[in-house]
Amino acid sequence: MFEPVTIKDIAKALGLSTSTVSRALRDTHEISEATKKSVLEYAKAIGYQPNPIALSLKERRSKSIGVVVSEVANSYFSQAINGIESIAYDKGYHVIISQTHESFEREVVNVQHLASRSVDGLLVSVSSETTDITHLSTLHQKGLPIVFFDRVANEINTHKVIANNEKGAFEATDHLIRNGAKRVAHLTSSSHLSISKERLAGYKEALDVHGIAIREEYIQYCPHGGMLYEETERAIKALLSLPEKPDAIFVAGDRLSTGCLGVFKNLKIRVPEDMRIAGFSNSDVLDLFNPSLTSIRQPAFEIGQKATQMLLQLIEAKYPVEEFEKIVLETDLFVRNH
Amino acid sequence: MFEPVTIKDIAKALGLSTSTVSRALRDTHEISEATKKSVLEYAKAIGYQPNPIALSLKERRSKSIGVVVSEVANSYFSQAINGIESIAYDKGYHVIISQTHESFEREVVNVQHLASRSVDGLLVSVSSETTDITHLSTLHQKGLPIVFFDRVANEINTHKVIANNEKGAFEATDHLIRNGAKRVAHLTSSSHLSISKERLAGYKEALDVHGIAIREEYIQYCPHGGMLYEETERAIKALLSLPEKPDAIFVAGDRLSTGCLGVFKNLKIRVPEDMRIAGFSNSDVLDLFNPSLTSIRQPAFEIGQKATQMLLQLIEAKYPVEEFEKIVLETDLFVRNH
DNA sequence: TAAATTTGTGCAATCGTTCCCGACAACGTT
DNA sequence: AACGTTGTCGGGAACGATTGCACAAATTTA
Repeated sequence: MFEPVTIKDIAKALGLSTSTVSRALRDTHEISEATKKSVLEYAKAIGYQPNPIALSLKERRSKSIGVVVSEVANSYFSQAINGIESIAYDKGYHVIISQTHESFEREVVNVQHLASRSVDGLLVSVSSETTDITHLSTLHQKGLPIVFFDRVANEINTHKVIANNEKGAFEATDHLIRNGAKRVAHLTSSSHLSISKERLAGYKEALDVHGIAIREEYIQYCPHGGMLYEETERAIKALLSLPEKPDAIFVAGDRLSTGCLGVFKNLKIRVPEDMRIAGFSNSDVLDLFNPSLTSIRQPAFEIGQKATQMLLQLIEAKYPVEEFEKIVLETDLFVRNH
Repeated sequence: MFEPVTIKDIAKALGLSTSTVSRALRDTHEISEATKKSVLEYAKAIGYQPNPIALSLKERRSKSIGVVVSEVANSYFSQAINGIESIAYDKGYHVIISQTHESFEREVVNVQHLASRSVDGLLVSVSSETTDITHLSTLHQKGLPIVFFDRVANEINTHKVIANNEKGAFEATDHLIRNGAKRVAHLTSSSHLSISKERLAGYKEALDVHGIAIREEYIQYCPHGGMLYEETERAIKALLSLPEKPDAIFVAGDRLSTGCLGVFKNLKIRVPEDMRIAGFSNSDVLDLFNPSLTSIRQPAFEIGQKATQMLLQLIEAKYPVEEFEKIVLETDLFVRNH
């Protein structure tokens, strides 16, 4: 079943050799118009499609790129994927998506899997559990092009595309303070993620500018980044039980922001009366939320596009690339209900 | 750059033939323990990985399945994808996801692309624009295993996995009526989608049971299924401008449900005072919505799992399968705020 | 007219792997 | 001693496509 037509079938039917057929299809100069025409016509008639697997084996490349994200059920990543696809399809590349579900183990397995399936390059946003990146650096050393986006591994010298997390965090925290918050807490995910560090830096900078001291007890970590309700609830309860209760929270992640709103709802914490809140989120239904969320939105689509452009540039480079860039795109602040 | 080690390298290093090395790695019986051991040891030492592309060419299969959905940025589909992956990875299959963005043209291109990349089978949920399915039926006739889920094409005789849309729609409409609604409207997407038809049938059945006449003007179609705000707004405004304004709406789709809430918010329509609403949705942040939504939730993860199991069964079948099933899984009604 | 060049085509190798077939020992059996 | 078995292994043909090289025929040039 499912017998695809090959170049051999055409050759046999037309009494030619496979090489002649190949040349006719590839449209090289050293072929007569007559045979070329007959081959092309026959190929079209029987619906010939070149076998990309055979080509991959010969050309030693698969015309496909692998994408490693934590979750497609995440507005930021699904928008980034749309950006990735928009560029990749244009250039004739396939996109293979794999999800880590924030697990280091799955990330390693998926990366190996993609590499062994001979993707020509990798677009990676590391999982929140990832601290050891040897699974990526060994591949990178072997010459596999890798571009990081969003959650980058600065230890690996390659292109990186991120949002201006520090500035976004600064603006959100600054906004909360300007609207009357005196004690701004910070809810973030895994401490070793690049985005966590950058957003923490922006948060601290804003406090600094306003002459507010940084309190370590105001910074709460949720390693699962909002995927576990209990973890988020525990973090918020910890903040609420402090002697000097915070009056605002700056939240560092997409799932964490909605998770936080869920906890607020259950604990009957009103926004902005009891607590102000601003957080990173790329959800497209933010306007429907109650409590409402002042959000920092990343240019996810553009980040995906840019990262893909840079990856394809690496893949198609004639000579090994030595100079790498870190591209930083600006975020947008959407104020709601404060 | 990136020179992978092949079976030939091992053969040369150990002074064996490639066939012997292959046998040692494949662990066939006709090989001595000693050579097998030495080959396996050396292979491990230099990190040999079989080339899956070469294998695909030889075995005429790629150990990968293609998934066609409208959008990954859709709770239902991203949950279904998780279900698909959970089964596929377990059985050693790769999952290649492609999005149609509800465009027929893109669906055709993507399906061709996947087929030419030699996926071993296809999991398909057709786009809302799709009426002509020859791009799928020709492949199916050639012997490519296809399983439909969610939005099925009944013209093609193969396995199908769906939610009990009719019953879910019935329960939602019934719920609205039992809670006092006298004039229940129906907002749905493309009229030719299987899910639209099934849900419409359930809606009509509920009206029927309660002895309420069906009014065609109460049924509004949004071909873009909530992706275009203007379209959704126009449909709702049409309902509101009727002489006998509906007092409840049953909404037939995920994006349409949230789209509808967005319009309500902007038009300051209160729920349930001005209008009751119930709709299909698999969003995991429904509890945060205001206006709130009574939702019908599909077992998306299980649908993905089941569809994948059936597809793999078709792919790995020794003999052509002639008997096909349609599996129907039950939905859940979550009542909110009425 | 013969030699030189151009033009069109086929042969065979290649990519990495598997597997059928044949070779050839070292046995055991008559 | 001759033959059949059994266990190991190598040779080589596939899988589908491309491409350098060789070579014949057609064309141009001397």
